[in-house]
Amino acid sequence: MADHEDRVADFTPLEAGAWGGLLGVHGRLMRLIEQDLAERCRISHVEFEVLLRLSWAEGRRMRIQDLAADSVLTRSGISRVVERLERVGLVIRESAPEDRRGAYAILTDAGLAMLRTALDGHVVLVRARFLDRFGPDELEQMAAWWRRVEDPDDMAR
Amino acid sequence: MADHEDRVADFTPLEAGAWGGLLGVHGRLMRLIEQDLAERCRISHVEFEVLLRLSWAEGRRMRIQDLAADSVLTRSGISRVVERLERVGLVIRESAPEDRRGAYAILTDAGLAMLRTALDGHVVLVRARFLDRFGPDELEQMAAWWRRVEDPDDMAR
DNA sequence: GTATATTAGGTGCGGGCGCACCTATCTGTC
DNA sequence: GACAGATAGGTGCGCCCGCACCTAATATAC
Repeated sequence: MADHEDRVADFTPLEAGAWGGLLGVHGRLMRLIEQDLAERCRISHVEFEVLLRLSWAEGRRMRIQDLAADSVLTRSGISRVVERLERVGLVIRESAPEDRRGAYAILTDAGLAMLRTALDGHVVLVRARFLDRFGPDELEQMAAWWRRVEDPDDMAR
Repeated sequence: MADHEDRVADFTPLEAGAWGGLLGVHGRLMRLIEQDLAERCRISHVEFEVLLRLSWAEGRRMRIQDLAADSVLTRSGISRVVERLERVGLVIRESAPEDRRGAYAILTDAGLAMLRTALDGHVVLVRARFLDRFGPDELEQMAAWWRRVEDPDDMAR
């Protein structure tokens, strides 16, 4: 005996639905996204994200450390991503004049063109598989929830 | 010239808040979770998940393919996870009598004990960093949203 | 000034995992 | 029965990335 009642502490069904659902949705979407970007553009999602953030930046350039902050990768990971992107001509590296330890990653015209192609299909995919399932009010609600998670002080509802 | 207006097609701010927030929250939480499980139990999150699902299963055993389905890993990945868990005595492998191609991964008593330790702290962490920021009604709403994403036919609100 | 601590970026090493492929087995057709 | 195709699980190869560490440069203390 002592075979049943071997249960372990666990999430409640409510918690499991919310947390497990997040994990599941993220996993499935990321798999689709990686596959899509690889097929259409031969780049990974982290590479895509670096290109995108460079396109947003003033002068289409960012310091490596700033790319690493708020990325899923560490500085060493970003360093290698930039190296790969440079090898195929989508970005170039330039030493920073104001701090000669540092370096900029700069989006090339080829990189911008590639990003446009990548982003077009990417937006279609993410909308079809995720965003279009929600109304504007719901998207706003969701964004507010994420902000609540990010900011520990924002516990007030 | 032709320097500005080099913008690319992109998500709306509303969409970026919802989709980017999901990516950010997932990334940050996963980093914390991986770190926590590694420090306290020397296991990764995928290893933890395999132990957890085995503990749920009838007879604390599952086929490798069933573990792979609804996992973030492929069959080969699961195969290696089970190999690692077997090497440290948390699971054992057993050939399936009803289909001699197949194999079961079976949670050992040591595996169950480890899972209890891992899960206790894990639940505390996920609640503190995520679940406790929402009320029961909100958790229910969130779970419903994830179901809506998973099921393409469930587009009706 | 010099000495020390900190920081930016890069790299050798090791581990994890997907892809393609292998073997063994099961299933279906004849 | 024989045989083709599908399926379960495992594995060699290659890629990716975190960790620890390195070098060069900057910031701080004295």
